[in-house]
Amino acid sequence: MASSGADLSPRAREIVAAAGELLEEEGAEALSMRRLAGRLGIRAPSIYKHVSGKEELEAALVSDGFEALAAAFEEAVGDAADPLAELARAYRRFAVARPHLYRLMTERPLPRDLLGPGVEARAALPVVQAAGGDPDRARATWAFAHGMVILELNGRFPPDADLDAAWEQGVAAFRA
Amino acid sequence: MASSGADLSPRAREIVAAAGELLEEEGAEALSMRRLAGRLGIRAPSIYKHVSGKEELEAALVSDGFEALAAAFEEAVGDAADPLAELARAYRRFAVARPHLYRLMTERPLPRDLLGPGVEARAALPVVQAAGGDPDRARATWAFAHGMVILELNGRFPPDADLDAAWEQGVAAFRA
DNA sequence: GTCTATATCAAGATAGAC
DNA sequence: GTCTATCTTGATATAGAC
Repeated sequence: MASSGADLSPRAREIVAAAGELLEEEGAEALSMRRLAGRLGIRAPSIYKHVSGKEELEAALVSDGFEALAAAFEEAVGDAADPLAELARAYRRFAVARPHLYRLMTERPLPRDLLGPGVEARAALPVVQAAGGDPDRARATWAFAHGMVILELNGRFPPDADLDAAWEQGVAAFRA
Repeated sequence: MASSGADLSPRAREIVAAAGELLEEEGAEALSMRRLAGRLGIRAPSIYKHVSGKEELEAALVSDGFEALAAAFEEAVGDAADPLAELARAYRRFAVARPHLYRLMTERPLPRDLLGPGVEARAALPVVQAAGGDPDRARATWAFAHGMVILELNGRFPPDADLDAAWEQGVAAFRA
């Protein structure tokens, strides 16, 4: 059995928490064992006594990220009149608030065996429901939202682009 | 005036060509001045006599990429009955054929002053036309396509996902 | 047009003492 | 639980000789 985010020692959880702050404040390249140790007031090799390596560290961050996203989705949907629009808003808000965590969650294959059980499915559920239960439609909707978010984070839209308007066009297309 | 891909010396163009092969065969991390020199049978410092640095090198690759994508779009559209579907197919084909170049073209802000004049607009034009001339709708459509492509390249869809079906759902949504 | 030598920096990780 | 010392690897880039 692989460790799954929840079963870390208290000291390891402190380290993961510090890693999350470092990641968001200074970006992914800054998330090195050395820098992380510096933030904790210890030396890099000491980290390995609590966490197996960088992979486990990042998997814990991703797992926590899915839980946060799922919670945001569940709150956004509530009894909304237009669930799809609310989910889109919540998704964009999550990504813009934690851009580096968002990248970590989407830019490589998920280390599914290192995540807390069910976190991926829990985050996906509201989207599938908003897509009328059709998983293909749900994936297309997710792709649109991810594309909008990541192109915005990457600074790839032209400077004069009206992103709110583009979001509306996409949400309208997938709602119809 | 910044150099714009076309105005490189012959030797510099050879270097850019080798960089393109290296990029696609071994990935973005493999595209280092050392590795590139190795492929050319010279030493890394010699490259700097022909190209100002890595930034100019990558900008030349991106500029060439836009020209190739624009050409693929123009051929795909032709007199197609369903231009949007054909553009989507061409886009995915381009990205899957040259995944590392595609990443280079989308994962950071465009170095617009280092690109050949008009290459970005030329590639965008067929998409805007297929979106009925609405730039917001065109951006939403692009975001969907980019999301599909990059999530596929990143290995982020679940193993059992039917990507062809998801593409169809998205194209249908934006065609309506 | 290419070379050697070098500067500078940073990464992940391990061994073994305390 | 943390330390020092170290290994191994790699990056971009410059100076100056040939």
